Amino acid sequence: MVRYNPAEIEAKWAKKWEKEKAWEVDLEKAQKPYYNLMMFPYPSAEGLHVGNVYAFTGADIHGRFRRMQGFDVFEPMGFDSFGIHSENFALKKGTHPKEQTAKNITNFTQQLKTLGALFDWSRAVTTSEPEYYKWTQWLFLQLYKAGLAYKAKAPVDWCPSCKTVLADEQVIHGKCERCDTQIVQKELEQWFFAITKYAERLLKNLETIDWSERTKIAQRNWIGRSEGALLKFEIRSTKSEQYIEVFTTRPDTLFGATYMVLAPEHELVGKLKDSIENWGEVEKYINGAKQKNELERTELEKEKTGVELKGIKAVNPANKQEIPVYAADYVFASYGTGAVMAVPAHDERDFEFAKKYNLPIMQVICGDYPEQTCPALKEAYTGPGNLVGSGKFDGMDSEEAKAKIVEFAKGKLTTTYHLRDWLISRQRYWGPPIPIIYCRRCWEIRNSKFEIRNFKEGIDYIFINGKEHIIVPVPEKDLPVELLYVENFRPEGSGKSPLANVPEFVNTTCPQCGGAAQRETDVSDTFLDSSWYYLRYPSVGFRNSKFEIRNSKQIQNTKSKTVELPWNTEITGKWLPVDMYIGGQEHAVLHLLYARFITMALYDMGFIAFEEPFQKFRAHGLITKDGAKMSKSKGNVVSPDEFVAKYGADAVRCYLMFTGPFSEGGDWSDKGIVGVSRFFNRVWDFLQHEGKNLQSGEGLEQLRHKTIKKVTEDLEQLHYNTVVAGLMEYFNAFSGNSTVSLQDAETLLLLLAPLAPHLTEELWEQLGKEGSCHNKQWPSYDVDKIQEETFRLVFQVNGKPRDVVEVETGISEEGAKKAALGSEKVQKWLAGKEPKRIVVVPGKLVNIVV
RNA sequence: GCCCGGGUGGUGAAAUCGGAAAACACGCAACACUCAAAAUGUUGUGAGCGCAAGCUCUUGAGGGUUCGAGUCCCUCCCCGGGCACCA
Repeated sequence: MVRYNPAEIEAKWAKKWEKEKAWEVDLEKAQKPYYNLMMFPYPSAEGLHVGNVYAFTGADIHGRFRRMQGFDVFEPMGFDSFGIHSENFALKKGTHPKEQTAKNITNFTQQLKTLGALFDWSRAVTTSEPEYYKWTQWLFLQLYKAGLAYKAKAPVDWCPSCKTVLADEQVIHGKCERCDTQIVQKELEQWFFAITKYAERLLKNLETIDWSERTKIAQRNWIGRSEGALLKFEIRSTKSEQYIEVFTTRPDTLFGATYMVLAPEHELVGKLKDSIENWGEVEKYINGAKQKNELERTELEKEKTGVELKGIKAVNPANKQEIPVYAADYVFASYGTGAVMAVPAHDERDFEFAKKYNLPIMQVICGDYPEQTCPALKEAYTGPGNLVGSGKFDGMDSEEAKAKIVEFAKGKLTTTYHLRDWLISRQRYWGPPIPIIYCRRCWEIRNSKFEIRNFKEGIDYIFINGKEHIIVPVPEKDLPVELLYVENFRPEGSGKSPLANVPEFVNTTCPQCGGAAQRETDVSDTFLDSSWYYLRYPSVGFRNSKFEIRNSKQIQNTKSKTVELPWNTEITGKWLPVDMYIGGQEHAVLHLLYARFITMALYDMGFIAFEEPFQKFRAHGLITKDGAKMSKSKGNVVSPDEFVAKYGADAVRCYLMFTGPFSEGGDWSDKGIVGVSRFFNRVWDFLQHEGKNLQSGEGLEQLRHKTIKKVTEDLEQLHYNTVVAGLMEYFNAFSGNSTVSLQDAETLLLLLAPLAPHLTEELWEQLGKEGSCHNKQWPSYDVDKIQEETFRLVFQVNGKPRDVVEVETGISEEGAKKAALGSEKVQKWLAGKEPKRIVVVPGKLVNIVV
């Protein structure tokens, strides 16, 4: 057995490929552009782990396969190096994120280069570079100018450990996505992106893209569309006339609404203060609710609490009955209208609440109409049925009644979504400063000219220390707003970024009036950095295009006529949208949703010609260690380095792919890799001994064509584990087989090339072949050559296999029957009984039923 | 609670247009090579019974449909993930 030395040959080819820029693709002249994208990593100090290698290898195999199929594959790589993850690490280590990041990137790059992937290093992108984040800031400005960014005071999620606010998507079960700390609610003024304006499109467009179904489902759930109606309830109070508007998905149950509930934060509660007889009690309840964090409030097992607003009554618009009004924290201010009509008979929560506070429960839907036996309900009936106790609607089907009752009660049909606006400001240091300036002088100038009448708070001006300040976007020509090097970047928890302590950053000159002004000191969310990186990659090295603004409706608040874009329009038109995107399922409602939103917004501004960034997306599975998710805290992170050194990158690649279906992931075992390594050594050994003697010829023609078919189809589906198995099976037929031909060996190398690029390249050279095997055409198969002349026909008696014979492929049904009845074993099992029925499955079996 | 996956040998897993379950590997055992070990090679390896030919059982549990079910239907259990007092 001649073993191969992976370290030696991998180094040899890595060097050669780097020198020849083997990955290079001419982005301008490419005939069949194929943008093969994978989620770029954040360069952690620990370096690459096998989970990264798994993801990248799966994506790279796809790219290499497409390339051999004749596509011009562009496979970029970069670093998501800005943001809280990098900063937290630097804090822990006592280093500065700037230096730490540079170090990490160097290390990562070196590791990535050993993997043998087609990464185009000439177009790498690093999100923390001013050259990049200048455009992240630009993106913020475009959204601002399009009316999609606004500053608002709202109850937001605050992580006490990270000392910053977080987006809704970054709160997992009430805990911080990054550090697992329990979040708290704070009322703070923050920047938001109006992603909710795109809720319907984000949902609808899912139909048009080829994505892993589970990723689409996760997005659908997150967007959380629900159809219902808005209904108005008049309030009878002693002092004022008001309405409570509610959102409901069950307007058909309106007659059963026996009380109402307002969220404790609902503005009406305060407005009705003078009419509320028990204000002291109510105020106490509200203050109590405010102090609970979201997790406490949403605790399912928790008993419901609430307080009646005494002196206030609402009128059910259906039956004009006066019903009581409560404030209770099981209703959220942030969803629907922040108020609900309570129908205890047909809603579990309302039922529980009504029981506790002894409120009437009135059944208005009957599941088994007309036999309505309506004893006191033991639990809420939430299913469909026919209406009862609903006046002229009695007997009507509940589905049908929905629209009818909405009309009757003068409400309106509507749709709401769970999706919330994207909170993008962070009170941290390591991110792109939000390119906004606040100017008091501008306000004074405009006020004196009466120009401020139509200004909107949050979009045109904000209050700082109780005084209005105009929001002035930093002019594009002044970008980037550079992140100053600050020694003390530690977040303080004051609700402000550490940049707020740096006067030379904060104090600036207003670009509009030239007066003294202050900068926004928050930075933007990391997910903004990664929401557009795929747009940048292909344009690296090309001149940015200018965009002429014709339609001022799309971009407001701008005086300039042209905008410089962060990309080249021609190149972008040619390469985008992305043909294949491969990444982790964990970003289903984070990165993937944000990226879609940003792309849609840019499309609406006219900057790009497509709405969806990723035509095809496939989620890969997770690599675990001993069944557990790898994490620094558990200390079970596996680095590929040791295994690459010992077995070679090819073996690591191939083993990872072999461990299970790519979409499912698998468990890393230190031992499993030897199987693949042995396989490679046997291939190596075989070609050392037989390589020179191989002759052209049919060889293992049938198996060869079968294997090409299987491997091609499985690669197409990303079923890499069976690709490896298929190749092993094919090669197993080589051993001791003197008929193996040159074509057999060549085909093996070509089919294996995407998985084990170094080994195959070396053996290709040793076979004396011209050029690189990676530039060769992908092998094709001939269906005729796969046809078997004979096959194994199974005979069953009563469904149990009893015999098998080799018969000619074209055998007739009659012939098959005859053969079956002619079998001794079959006869033995028939034991003289007359067959009742004979089932013939052509090409498979004959089943004799007695 | 709802929505997705998934449950197959000692292990990772194949096989889902219903047609010999366990391909391909790992591990294990025996043998060969070796002074020995490692490496490598050969053979065997789902369970049970049997000297053997062979037979029976077997894809989380239980029912069903079918000539025939890992695959389809129903009920339930377990594991992983997502959502969750969303009106």
